Amino acid sequence: MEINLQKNYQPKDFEDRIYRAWEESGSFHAEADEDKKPFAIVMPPPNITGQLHMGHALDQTLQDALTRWKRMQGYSALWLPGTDHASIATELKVAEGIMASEGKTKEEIGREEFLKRAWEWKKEYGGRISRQMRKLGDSCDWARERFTMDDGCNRAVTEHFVNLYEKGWIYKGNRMINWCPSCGTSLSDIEVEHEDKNGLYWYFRYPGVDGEDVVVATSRPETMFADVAVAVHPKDGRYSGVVGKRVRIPLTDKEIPVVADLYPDPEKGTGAVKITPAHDANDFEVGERHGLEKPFCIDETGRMTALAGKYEGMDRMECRKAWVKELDAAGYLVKTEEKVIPVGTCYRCDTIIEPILSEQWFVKMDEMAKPAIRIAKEKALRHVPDRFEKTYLRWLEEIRDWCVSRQLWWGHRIPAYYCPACGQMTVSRDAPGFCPRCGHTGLRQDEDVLDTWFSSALWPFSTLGWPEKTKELAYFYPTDVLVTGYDIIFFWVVRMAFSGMEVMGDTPFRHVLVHGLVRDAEGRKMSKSLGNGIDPLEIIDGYGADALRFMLLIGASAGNDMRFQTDKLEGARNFANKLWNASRFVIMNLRDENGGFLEIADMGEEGWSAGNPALRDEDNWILSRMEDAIGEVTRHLDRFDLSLAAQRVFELTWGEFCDWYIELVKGRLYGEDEGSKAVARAVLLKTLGNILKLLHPFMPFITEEIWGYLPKPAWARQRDEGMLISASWPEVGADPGRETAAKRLERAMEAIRSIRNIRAEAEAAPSRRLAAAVLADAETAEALRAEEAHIKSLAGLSAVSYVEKREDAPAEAASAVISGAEIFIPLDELLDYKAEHERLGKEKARLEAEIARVGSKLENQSFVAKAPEAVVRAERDRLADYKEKLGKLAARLEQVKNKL
RNA sequence: GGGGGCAUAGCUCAGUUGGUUAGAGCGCUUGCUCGACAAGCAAGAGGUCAUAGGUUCGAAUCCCAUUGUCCCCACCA
Repeated sequence: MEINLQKNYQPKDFEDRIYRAWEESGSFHAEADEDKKPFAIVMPPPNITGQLHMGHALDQTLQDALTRWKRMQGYSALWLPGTDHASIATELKVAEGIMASEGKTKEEIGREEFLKRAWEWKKEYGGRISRQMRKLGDSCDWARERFTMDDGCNRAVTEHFVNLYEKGWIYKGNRMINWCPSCGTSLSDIEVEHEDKNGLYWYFRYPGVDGEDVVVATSRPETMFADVAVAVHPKDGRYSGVVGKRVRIPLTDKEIPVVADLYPDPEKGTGAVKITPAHDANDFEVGERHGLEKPFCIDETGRMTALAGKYEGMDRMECRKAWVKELDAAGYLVKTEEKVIPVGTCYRCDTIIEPILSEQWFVKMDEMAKPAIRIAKEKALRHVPDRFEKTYLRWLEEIRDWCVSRQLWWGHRIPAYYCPACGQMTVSRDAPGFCPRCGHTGLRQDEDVLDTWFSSALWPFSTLGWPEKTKELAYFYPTDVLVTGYDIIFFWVVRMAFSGMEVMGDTPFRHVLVHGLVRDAEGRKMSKSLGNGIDPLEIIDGYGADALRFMLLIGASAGNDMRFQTDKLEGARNFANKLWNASRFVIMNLRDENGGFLEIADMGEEGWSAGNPALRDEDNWILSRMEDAIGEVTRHLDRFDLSLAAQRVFELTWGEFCDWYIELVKGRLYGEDEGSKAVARAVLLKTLGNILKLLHPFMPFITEEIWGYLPKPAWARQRDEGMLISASWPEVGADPGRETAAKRLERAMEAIRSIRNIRAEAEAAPSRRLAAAVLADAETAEALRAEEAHIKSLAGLSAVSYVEKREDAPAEAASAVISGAEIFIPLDELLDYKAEHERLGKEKARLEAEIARVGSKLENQSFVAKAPEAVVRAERDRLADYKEKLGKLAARLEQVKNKL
């Protein structure tokens, strides 16, 4: 193999190539394999009209990391991708496109033609987002890619709809719904966003017909034409005289009754409320109670109806202005008041929603919500973090019937058919050829389509084959984890939960991993209107997919928002570069000049145990760090703490492997002892191999690329001989036998750090080799002697000597105290006793403070009695260590003082 | 009107079931062309963990209150 590793991490050199290799190898594909345990994630399907944004990047990176990890653990790991038809969003986009190119409205084009265009649109753009996912490195099973309007999903939707209808849980009814005049469709309650706007209250006098005038307040004067009553509270004394009398709608000849109802709050406004049943949910109920008419004055396009007389056809907001002006001129406007008014707006187009009375399809929710509540309470469905369970439950507990019909064309058409002759409605899986009641043919299908979320609610099982009884469904359902943002819990998670329970009788997923939003550097939400969005593809282009992924993973703690900052990204990129170069170092040291492999010790099964005498202290140390990291990373992943897992590998890679092990092992690699070199190579390879494995779920490209350059050692398991994506997840536990060796090395590290510190403080010329004298107890002396070569090379010493007594140590020297030893460095003319005195004094003060703290703790009898033994012992050891250090420090300080 | 999050180093944030000398990255200071890496190496400065109580042998961590801040839900004219 040609080895020509670039000096720097250059992701463009390999990302596309690696992805192709994965895809061609079939590694992404998961079967219902009875020899393996199943693991499944269904991907929240992005909109076909959409583009990959940072939210997707985070969402998908989390899913991909989990999938890759489980795949390596030997599960049949399925990550099922797909896209959503996004009824409203797509319809708006397609209509916009047609208008832009042909200047026609969708009505002018007609339903058939419009749908043809929409499918063309889907064909053109539907693939875009999946191409973008490949750039991110998503290891999803493309062979199982689905679309919410493909044949299988269509069948699932129809089947489910008909089942619910037959059960009586879907009904058609004339009720108050949210209407978006701009989109021209009804919306469900959660598709309405609530915001407070500064607005006006107008107080109007309704002249009495057979009694007194009544003043009412309203924020929507244009609805006045559809008033059918004025309501007052029965106990409101101010109005006791007018109840039962009539008033007239100003400037009209319409007379309406004053009714007594519990709805009006005497504290608010004037205590009298105008009642407009067709345009307000509360008023609707008042109207029902009093058997009132429900006339409309605003139509579905937001214009005034004939009821508004000369304002007919005028936009509702225009009418409001003109009507108020007219009323004012006529003396009916009593006063106006500035007030904050809560208004509902459309989540897609931001238009103010009109509550109107309309005949729509509804799903009855009370019974269906119950099992969904139960699974959360019984923990068959767990939220991570668990606080989101509250959000989930509260919504289900307050759930109201779900308006599922939309006056749109792009979507699943409601399977209800009407007889043109007798009007009979038939709900059926297939279009009936004739009316079951009168036998007439030519039945017309309902014009409306279903809410997008009706089909996505079925996603966890429709994608696995339902309503067919497929082996995939039996094997992968319930899925393991659903990954999504907290903003989607109401829209989607809840609906999948109750639908899953209704259809499958089991939770659709055992865990919901909830993440937050990716915000911009200032903490603002990324949005089109602010123009502060960051395109993941540009970032991948500039920094690499792995850098982006790692940055997202390490920066996102579960459920919390994160900020997207360039310096974080650079940090992740730098980490990739660090890994790249450490790997380059390893590879360079594994190969000879001809590109062949040098001898790597065959450690076999037993060779890795601490008992193998061929292993040096630094080998045991890095192996123990590696074993610790394997345990911790796995534990964090088990708990869905991806961020902590990533941090631990980061530390292993950079802080332990690069900063220490590579430096410690260089002496051996450049030395003459071939046997020792072969062992060093083995440890390098073993450790790097495991680092790549631990890192692969987070940074799949670079780890796979490096993996390809590594020789497959004799100890490799069969699975590890192919690509990293399907290699085995490391499982080694800690080897307690390494402790002694690791302790010796750590003692040496402490010495190295102290000496480096002295050097830096004294500004000793770095190139200058220094001699050190050590005054140590027997055990420490042994440890330091064993590690002397490392201490010399890493701390830049020419010689280390050992002395028995303080008096034998060089007098003219800087010194440092470590556990069990004192180190003296003669610095000649560079020695500054004043600085030395200050440095040691500071250290002494710190130790004294610690001794006081630990001492008082140990003097506390209840601490000693009640705290766990291990904690007490640790404190005692610490105290002894501090006291020993303090003793030396005090003695040394005395010496230094005399030099001043 | 309900519900929830957050408050830890100059900045952005970790801190897993209460026991560390409270951490990281960036920034800052100082010194480094030592045969993987200046996208780097080494040394260092920097925090009374928002405030006030409580529980406990022991609190950044658990409880209560307060302040600030952000978000979600809600049919109030």
